[in-house]
Parts: sequence; C-alpha cells; structure tokens
Amino acid sequence: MPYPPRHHDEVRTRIVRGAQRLFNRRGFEAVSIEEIMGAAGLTRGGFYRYFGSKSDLYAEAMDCFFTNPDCGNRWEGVTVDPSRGNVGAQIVRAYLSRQHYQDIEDSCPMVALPGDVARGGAKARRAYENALNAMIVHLQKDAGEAGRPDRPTALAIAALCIGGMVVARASDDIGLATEMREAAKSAALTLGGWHDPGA
Amino acid sequence: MPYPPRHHDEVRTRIVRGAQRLFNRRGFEAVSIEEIMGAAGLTRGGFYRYFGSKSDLYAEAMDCFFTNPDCGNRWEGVTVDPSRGNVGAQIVRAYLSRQHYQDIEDSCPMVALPGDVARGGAKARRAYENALNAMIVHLQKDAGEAGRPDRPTALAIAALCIGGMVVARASDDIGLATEMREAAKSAALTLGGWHDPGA
DNA sequence: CCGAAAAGATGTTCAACAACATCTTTTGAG
DNA sequence: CTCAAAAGATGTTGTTGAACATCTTTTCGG
Repeated sequence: MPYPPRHHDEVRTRIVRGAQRLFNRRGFEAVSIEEIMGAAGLTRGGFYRYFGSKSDLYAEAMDCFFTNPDCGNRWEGVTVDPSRGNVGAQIVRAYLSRQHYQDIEDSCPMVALPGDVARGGAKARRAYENALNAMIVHLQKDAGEAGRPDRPTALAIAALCIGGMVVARASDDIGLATEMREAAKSAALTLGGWHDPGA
Repeated sequence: MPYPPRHHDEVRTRIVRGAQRLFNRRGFEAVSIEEIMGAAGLTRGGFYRYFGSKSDLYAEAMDCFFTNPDCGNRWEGVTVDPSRGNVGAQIVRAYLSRQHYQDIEDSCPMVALPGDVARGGAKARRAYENALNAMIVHLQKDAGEAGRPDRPTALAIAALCIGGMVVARASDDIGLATEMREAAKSAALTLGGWHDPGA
C-alpha cells in the first residue's frame, strides 16, 4: 500500500486546520469545499476521500485548545501555562484579550461559530458541547489558594468569556468592543474569586 | 399616486418581520430573497422596490424590542413591564427564560445572529450595536431601591444574557443548556444586585 | 524497476441564487 | 370611467455550489 500511513492523517489534519480558519472567518455556508481544499493545497475532488460531507468536516473544525492540547490556539503570545497555577484566571484573561479579539482566524470556534452550530445538525452541536465541557473542566482546575469555583460559577464565567467576545466582535465601534471585553473580564475574574488588577 | 401612502410601509414592515424570523432560524446566507418575499405573500420580483440589497434588509432585521417598543418580542407570556419596577431583573429573567430559549424565530437577533453580523458589513454591525446600546440603557433603568448598576456591570450583565443564551442554543444536551441558562441568570441577577430567587 | 493501490485532478449533473429587466395587474385621482 | 403610476409577477442571465463519477499521477512494496 503506497503512501506511508502517516500521509493520510497529515493531509487530513491539514484540511481541518485550513477549514477552521476559513469557517472562523466566513462561516459555514459561505465557505466552499473548493476553497477548503485549496487552502490545503489541493483541488476539490479529493475531499470525499477524507470526509463524508461538508457537515462532517464542520464538526471536526470545532476542535479547540480546550479539547486538543496541540491545537495551537495561542493568540499571539497570550498563553495559558498550567504550571503557573490559577488556570481559570489565565483562561479568562487570554480569552478576553485584545489578541483573541483581533485574531479571527485562530479564534476559539465557540466564539466564532455558535450561530452556525445552533442551526446545524446534532453532530456539530455535540462537538460544540464537547468544547464547552472541556472549557468548564479547565475553569474549575484552579490550583491557586483561591479555591475552585463551583460548577454554576464556572458556567457563568464561560458565558461571560464567550458572550463578551461574541458581542465585542459583532459591534462596530471598537471602543464599545473594548469596554465590553474589559467589563466581562473583570466580572469573570470577580466571579471566580480571582482579584482583578484592571486591564 | 395610487395605493395609499400607508401601503408601502405596511408591506415593508411585513417583509422585515418575516425576514427576521427566517434569519433567526437559518441565518443570512441560507435564506433566499424568494423565501423572504414568499413569507410576506409576494414573489421575488418586488423585493428591490423596498430594499437595495439583501444586506440592507439584514440590517433592518436587527430591530428588537430594546430598540423598537412594538417589535413584539414577548416570548410566550414572558413580558417586561416598566411600571413594575426593577426593569433590569425583569429583562434578565425574560432573556434567559426557557421561552426565549425555545422561541428561535422570535428570538432577540443579538442572540441569533451575532456570528453573521460579525462577518457582515459595517451596516449590520452598527445595527447590532444600536440594539446592544439600547439593552444597556434598559439594564441601567433600574427603578427599584437596589440602585442602578454601573455601566461596566450593565455590560457584563448583557454579556451574560447574550452569551448564556448563545451557548445554550449551540449545545446539544438540553440539560446542559438549562444549566447554563440558570447559571447565567443567577450570576446576572447577583451582579445587578437583584436577589436571586432560584429558577 | 515495475505495477497496483492510494491520492489527487478533472468532468458532469442538478440545483439554487442574486440581481435586474420587463411585463401585467391593481388602484385611486381627476 | 379612464389612465398613469405604483405594485407586483415573471423572465433572463451569469455564477456558484455540493456531490459524485471517472481519469491521471504519485508512491512505495516487492
């Protein structure tokens, strides 16, 4: 069997990675299979050797750094370092950072795609849910002395992170968008019991 | 000039109303002009007598009950009554209600369309921003003795309302969705200084 | 170095859509 | 009652898409 067994997986992840960026930027409907394959350096024909349909790929594009450690969502220098403790606060700051706000293509899919997902099939919604659950787990993994937030609090923090960014991205005035990010960040840090050293 | 001058406006709002529902359910791209006009009882031809393009209509479909009192977003019996005081708490409860969660078509566009808007033109983003600003104003219109929330708090409450609902809608498990709505509701009420009488 | 299988490129089909042009109907003003 | 303007219906065009079939190229095992 020609081609090393790695090759198929390599190309496959290359397709998914490119598709993530395209979906993040333009949404599910507006992206064509031809573009997706083009981003991976291929032409449309081979697509169905890797995925049963566009929707199938979509669900896989929901992978984010909460579910997949090496997914590479780092948002320009904003990193989350588990060894530094207080993971929850780190996540909040990274999530609502200016970098994440600007970096549409490498955005967390939970921010960029919730509308499409809500309208999509169960498979996409399950993938979204996975990412969300993973985020909750991370938010509760607080190693600091502040104590872990309970589950309802962790859910509210997630809502603030995702909601704050969604709203900021949908606003035209960058001033309002910034205000929203900061307000959500501050509220989330307070909720978590993590002190808020301003911007 | 035949046709009473009212007629044009009547048909126009009929088109917008129908388009809102269609956009809420299926998003911008997936809805065709033919469907929009069909929902208004017309055929596609007349569309361009009312709107310059599909995008123009889209911006108008962002109208919600924060910007337009008689927009009719009432979510099945869940009403906001300014005379009953504590408007902020009423908004939070209505916004994160089961009814609003289920009533996709009559949903607040800020929940249903932020993704499309973020990807769309400046006109749509300005319309979204209008709705958001109007919501903030209402959230600060607290008439109770609890005192008005300050602006950052109002922004955070809005993020919780919109974000909580967005995430709930994108999740597959209705249990998680409910949990999220309740957690966001509780956190928002606490933030506002309004007591939280549970579900 | 050969050939089979995997990978990828190209072709086809059918359907949908936006935008606009043009034709037909409706309506109230005079 | 008439007619012109507004409203609405229908036709046209050019484009794009998903899905799948089929052809060509690449690659590595023997």
